[in-house]
Amino acid sequence: MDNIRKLPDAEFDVMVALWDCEVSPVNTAYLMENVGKHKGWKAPTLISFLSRLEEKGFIHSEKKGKERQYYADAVKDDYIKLVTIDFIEKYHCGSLVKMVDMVYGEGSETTGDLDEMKKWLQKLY
Amino acid sequence: MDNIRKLPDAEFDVMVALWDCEVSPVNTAYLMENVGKHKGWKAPTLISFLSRLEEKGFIHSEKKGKERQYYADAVKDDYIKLVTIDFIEKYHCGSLVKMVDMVYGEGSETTGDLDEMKKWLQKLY
DNA sequence: AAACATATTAGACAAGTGTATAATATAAAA
DNA sequence: TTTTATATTATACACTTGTCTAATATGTTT
Repeated sequence: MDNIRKLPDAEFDVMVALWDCEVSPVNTAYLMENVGKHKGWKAPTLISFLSRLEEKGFIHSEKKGKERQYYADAVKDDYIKLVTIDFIEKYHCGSLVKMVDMVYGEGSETTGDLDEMKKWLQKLY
Repeated sequence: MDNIRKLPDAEFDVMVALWDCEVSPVNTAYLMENVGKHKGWKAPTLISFLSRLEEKGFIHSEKKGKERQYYADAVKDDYIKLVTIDFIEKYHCGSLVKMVDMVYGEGSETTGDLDEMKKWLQKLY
């Protein structure tokens, strides 16, 4: 459980659905409504991802009647933070500034976010 | 060439080696020195990645004698920028601020980078 | 209890990724 | 021109990921 693997896209999508619902546990029907349908998955496809997530230790489940209930174990922010730090390391030599500079520096149209960023920094100091 | 796929790790590592060397073209021997050896690859492994990169349109090559010379076609900054924007979209709702906040906000030890960030912002405005 | 509806499981399969062995070219040496 | 080195090619194979069909289990209606 120490080595938090990076999840493949589909499994991540399922996690997000699990993380973002207020209730817990949830059943397959709920998850079908919230991701499966959206993605065009058949039920077994969803369940397949859920099984893999369970094997990887991201969730656990309990059988209740003929249904199964799922509980998220991994913590969203922890996961995202990890993935983000890895990303910055891999693509921007671990430097946040390098990254921001590349995406929002000079000839970028997307300057809107920078005002917010400034505010954010000022609040912090 | 319109749909710039995200490269798998190993292929990305090869691209980095190609991008970061001043010379062009380079041969397999050079790349073995600079990534292959480091990663513990056998030559055919490296060449395999190179072939796949060529198929994907990231590089091209020419046979010269019994060797092959490789040229990077994709542009590093373009690629990284794309990947980065995708990343922020996927993990931080497209918001740079959200991302920075998650990684460097509040209870984070890693505040060093933020001074730099501030400087960077001031230079920009 | 039989029949029905439906959720889950088991298993399968193609494509992508990491990696290598054996076979084949081809330049250089003898 | 044979032999020798060595780079490249052709394959191959195991694992992961996305996805599903067919089989099975279980609750609900008759």
